[in-house]
Amino acid sequence: MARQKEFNESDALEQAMLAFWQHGYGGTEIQYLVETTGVNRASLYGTFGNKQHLFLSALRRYTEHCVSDLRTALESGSGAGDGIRRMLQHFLEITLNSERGCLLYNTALEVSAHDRDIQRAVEEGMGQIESLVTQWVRKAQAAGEADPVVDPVVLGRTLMAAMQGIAVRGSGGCSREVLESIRDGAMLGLRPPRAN
Amino acid sequence: MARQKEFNESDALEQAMLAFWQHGYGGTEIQYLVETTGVNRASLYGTFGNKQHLFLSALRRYTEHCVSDLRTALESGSGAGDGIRRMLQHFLEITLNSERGCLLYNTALEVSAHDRDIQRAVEEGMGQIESLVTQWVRKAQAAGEADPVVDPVVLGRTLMAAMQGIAVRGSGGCSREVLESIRDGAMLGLRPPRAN
DNA sequence: AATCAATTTGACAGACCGTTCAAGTAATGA
DNA sequence: TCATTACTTGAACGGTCTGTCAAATTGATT
Repeated sequence: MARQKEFNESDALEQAMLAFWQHGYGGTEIQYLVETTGVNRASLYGTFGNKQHLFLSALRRYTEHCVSDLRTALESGSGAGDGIRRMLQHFLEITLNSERGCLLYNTALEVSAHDRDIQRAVEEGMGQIESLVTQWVRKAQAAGEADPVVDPVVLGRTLMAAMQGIAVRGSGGCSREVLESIRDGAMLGLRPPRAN
Repeated sequence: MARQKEFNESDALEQAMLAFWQHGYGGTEIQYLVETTGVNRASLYGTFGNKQHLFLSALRRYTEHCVSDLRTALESGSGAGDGIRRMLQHFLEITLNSERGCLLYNTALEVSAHDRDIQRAVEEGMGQIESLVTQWVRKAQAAGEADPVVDPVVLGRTLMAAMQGIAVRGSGGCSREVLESIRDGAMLGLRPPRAN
């Protein structure tokens, strides 16, 4: 064997992920990544390939975090329905406080249309979130907290649309009230047709 | 007076709008605008200022088209509820066929976070769409086609979230079925709690 | 016809960005 | 101890992008 890396590859990827999250793909310069990761330019290339490759790795890392965060929020509720509400609330707060929305959604609109590889990674991430949310919709249906007649996948995708709406409107710089409306509307959409 | 312009300012703006719509703000090079509009570089700058300024004009032009298109779709329905469904369907088809979604939503996620002026224009456009959609929600409520108890603004924003979800998922490269789910989920969310 | 003002034109400046390279350095195994 | 191998470093390259400029062109007005 030979000399070993002086930097932690995982830590560097984490920093890169945060950078892409904050500034987007096109808006993140390699020089900025060099500075925030503390890893030299050529080492970055040697380890992660090129910018697109590094971004793909960062996007996958983000997806892990995202799914994990959403699951934590879902599990924090007193029931499945409450968990879903908390997930929306969590996403709302993230959007308002960080002003950087969701890397998956940002990427979908920024680069997905012009890069097939990235598009695939985005769709893969979306699928993971969809599975998670749909799982909780089924729980809510079983608990009588969501319309049991409707296809849970439809409800799951609609909840995701609410989060995407929160991300888009939030990036547009709207008020908290707008985002809360979307949250409330999504929860209303879940409810059984005869309850309430 | 002196020499007059050889190009139609409005036509050039229209072409620029299409270019930005297709390739995004960062992805649209001035050189490309020169080629598609047929207007020389310096004339472009002389007429529209700089890239950001031209983009703002294009974005406002887009907003006009967008609001007009959505209103046409809304009015094409047999009733307010049907109109809303047609609007969602129209947006869904645009997304699937053109693969360029909505310039307002794209812009919100691509540049709004890093440019206050553009952010303002985006929020302005969003507000216009919101007013239009909310207006139709009120009609649907009056016609018994939407839950009359819920704040129409909440329902309007939720419908917009559905369109934003369609745009985001669509850009991610999902199947038609996913988008139809979002459409259906949004229509379900409208319905009165005791109907159906 | 001569004058004047605005537009058009092609070229260019200045900056930036992703990527590569050659030279130096350090850790491993013989 | 020495050779090997991989990592680090800083500089530099090629390309591209936005924005500008001076000269040429054009058409309305005097």
